[in-house]
Amino acid sequence: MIICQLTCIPSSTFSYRPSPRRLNSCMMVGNPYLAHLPPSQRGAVHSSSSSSSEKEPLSGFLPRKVKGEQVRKAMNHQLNPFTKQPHSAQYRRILETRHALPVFSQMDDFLELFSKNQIIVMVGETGAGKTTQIPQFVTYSDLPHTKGKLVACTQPRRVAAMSVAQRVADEMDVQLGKQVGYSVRFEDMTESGTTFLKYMTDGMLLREAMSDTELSRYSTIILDEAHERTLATDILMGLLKTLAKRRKDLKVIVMSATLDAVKFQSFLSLHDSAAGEKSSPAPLFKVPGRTHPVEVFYTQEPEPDYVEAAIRTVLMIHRAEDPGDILIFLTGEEEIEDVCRKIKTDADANLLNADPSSVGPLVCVPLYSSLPLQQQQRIFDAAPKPSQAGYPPGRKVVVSTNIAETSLTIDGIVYVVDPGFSKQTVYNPRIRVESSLVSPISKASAQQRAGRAGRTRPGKCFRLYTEKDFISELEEQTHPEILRSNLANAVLELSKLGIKDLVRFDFLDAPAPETLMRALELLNYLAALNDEGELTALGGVMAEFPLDPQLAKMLIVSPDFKVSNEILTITAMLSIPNVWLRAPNQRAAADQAKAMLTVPEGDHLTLLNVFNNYSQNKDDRNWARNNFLSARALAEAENVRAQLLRTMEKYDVDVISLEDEGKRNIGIRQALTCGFFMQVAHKEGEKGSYLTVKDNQVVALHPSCGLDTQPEWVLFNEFVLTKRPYIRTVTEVKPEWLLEYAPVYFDLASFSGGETKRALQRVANRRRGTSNRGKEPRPKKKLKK
DNA sequence: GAGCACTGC
Repeated sequence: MIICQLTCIPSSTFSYRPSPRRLNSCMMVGNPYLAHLPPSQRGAVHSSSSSSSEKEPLSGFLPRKVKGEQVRKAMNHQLNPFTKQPHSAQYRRILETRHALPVFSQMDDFLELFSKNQIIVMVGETGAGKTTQIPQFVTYSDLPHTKGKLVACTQPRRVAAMSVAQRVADEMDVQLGKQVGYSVRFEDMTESGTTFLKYMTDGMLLREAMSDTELSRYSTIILDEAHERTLATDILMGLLKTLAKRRKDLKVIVMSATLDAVKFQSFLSLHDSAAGEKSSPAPLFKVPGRTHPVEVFYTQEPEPDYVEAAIRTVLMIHRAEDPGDILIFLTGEEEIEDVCRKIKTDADANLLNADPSSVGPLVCVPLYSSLPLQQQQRIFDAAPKPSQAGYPPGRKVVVSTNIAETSLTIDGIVYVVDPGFSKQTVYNPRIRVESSLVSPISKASAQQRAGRAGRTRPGKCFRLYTEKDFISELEEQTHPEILRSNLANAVLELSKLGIKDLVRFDFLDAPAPETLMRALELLNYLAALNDEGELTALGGVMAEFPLDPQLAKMLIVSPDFKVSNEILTITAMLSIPNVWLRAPNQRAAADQAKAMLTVPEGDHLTLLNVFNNYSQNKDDRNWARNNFLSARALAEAENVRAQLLRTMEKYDVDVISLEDEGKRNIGIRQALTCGFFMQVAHKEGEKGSYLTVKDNQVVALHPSCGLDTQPEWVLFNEFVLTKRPYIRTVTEVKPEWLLEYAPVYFDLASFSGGETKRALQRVANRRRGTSNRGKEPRPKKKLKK
């Protein structure tokens, strides 16, 4: 029994207590939260007569010198200072609940710090209200609308940017998209000249920086959730540090949830230590969180099989613990579906059948990103009812990937089971391969998972590892993305941002030199950077596309082959998650449907065929489902395609097509070669094994590959390292094209010996005999759309 | 003969 092996470590880090200084007994009101506030604030909420008589709610406000007292008065004014309309009843109701937020009682301190400093680091645990309140405080002090500027607040995820913007619009009593808006990919909910508080994804702000490196539209920029260390936030932090030195009028706030604040503080020190100035860290503003305490348990011994241990723990909780839902963290789809099945069987067999009067029913819900949205929604269903009146209530068990750690919040979770693993991307710059590996999580991640148990009431977290391992084996923080990924895209973006010397760019964590070198090398081969590492005209246009450099290159050169209309579709299809559905009980039918859409010359052509068929069958709502395709992914491909088309039009990349199918397919494969010549494999021997060019990795065609033969030369979109190394999404190419379209990369002098080199040599020799026949330009034809 | 941790532009 696992319960005997657990050690109890009560956690005190999650509860919020107001500081004694702020407790004042003189005025009790109905709302118990108000007792936490200083009298000035409580007074402001309930007596509006003095301030309402003034006509102008913001009279006497000096930008960036505003005091808390003034803001509270304005918030309580009869008129909304930004719309000049009377505040609604809803506004007043929300305002009252805002007073309960820990951050609200620290408004005075925050505004003072904001007035005095250009850069602030802010730490607040979950539930402090920093994401909704701090940008509003900033707005009241900075008054961006009076100077035609904006306050921006970045988020790592679209949904967060959109939902927080809606909430803040409600809190400020304005219509979403007017004074308060958001900007995410495919959707700009702002109004030029009206919006002054904008929530946006970090990637979106980075894109804006590429066209305006001064970010001159913004008076204050807030980077929220900085502890997540997304690639975009990391790059922005480096940019803003430099920019703040040039733009003294720009204020920067970096907000983070965990205690890596010291790192941000010293990074964002404004003084120039190189100039001999004494460096002093950026000031820290700290807000306590407001979640419930979570008791943490560890196992006494390491668990040899975490999947089995997780199932055992869930059944133990179900038997022995009070009502409340359970959240288990596992690493992937297969594991999750497997565990769901096993829990269901065990629970039915051992618990319910044995004694339905002592143990309630149990329902198991899987959760991962590729699950159709409708099935994802099941995590919000209520727990099952007792099997009959008077019997114990049922319990819901959510079995989830990391998606429940940050992206999705499930209320009602009281128990968390944490085996301590997740799948993480690891980048190997030597062979330019990103792969997904099951790895131990970090302490920060473990804490985040535990916190998921304390959102609605005190909870418990069962860690399926020892406390000793937690302390000594787990890393403090998850390695930031910038240290784990292929940086080709980031390097192109930085070049576009005017960063010439990447090695000396001020990164919070500098990437491995080899990763940077690999990125520079790739961009140089693609002719996005010249031999001096400077951005070329082509590279400048490539950076404008929200695509990996290979895809951008292929798209931009595709008009030369008269197939840009098709390449546009293929690019969109390669930018979205897998479209093929293959439910375990319908594999045969799914494979059959796929075979109907397969083009034997290559998987890229199959993707094109899928999208074209989808477009032609738009009036049939069941088309995607009937063909075992993801309607969500196809709709996204349509969105991406439309966005790319707009960018093509903006930069005069013609959209053209060839009528003859045979010529068209050859043109498509040639254009593919121009982008992906570095991802080519050559067949070695007869057993269907391939060797990647230059990297010399032995790979096999992925079983999902639709080629009907095993061509000598193939180009692949993806190298996946699972049970074996596979290449996925594969199309046949001709070796002549490699020599013609990528002569630098396929310079035979740069090859070590081997069958690949000999094969290329034969082709080169053959070509030499015929190469004096020049290429004739073909007339351009514009597609009418 | 096998997947797809998760974001983002």
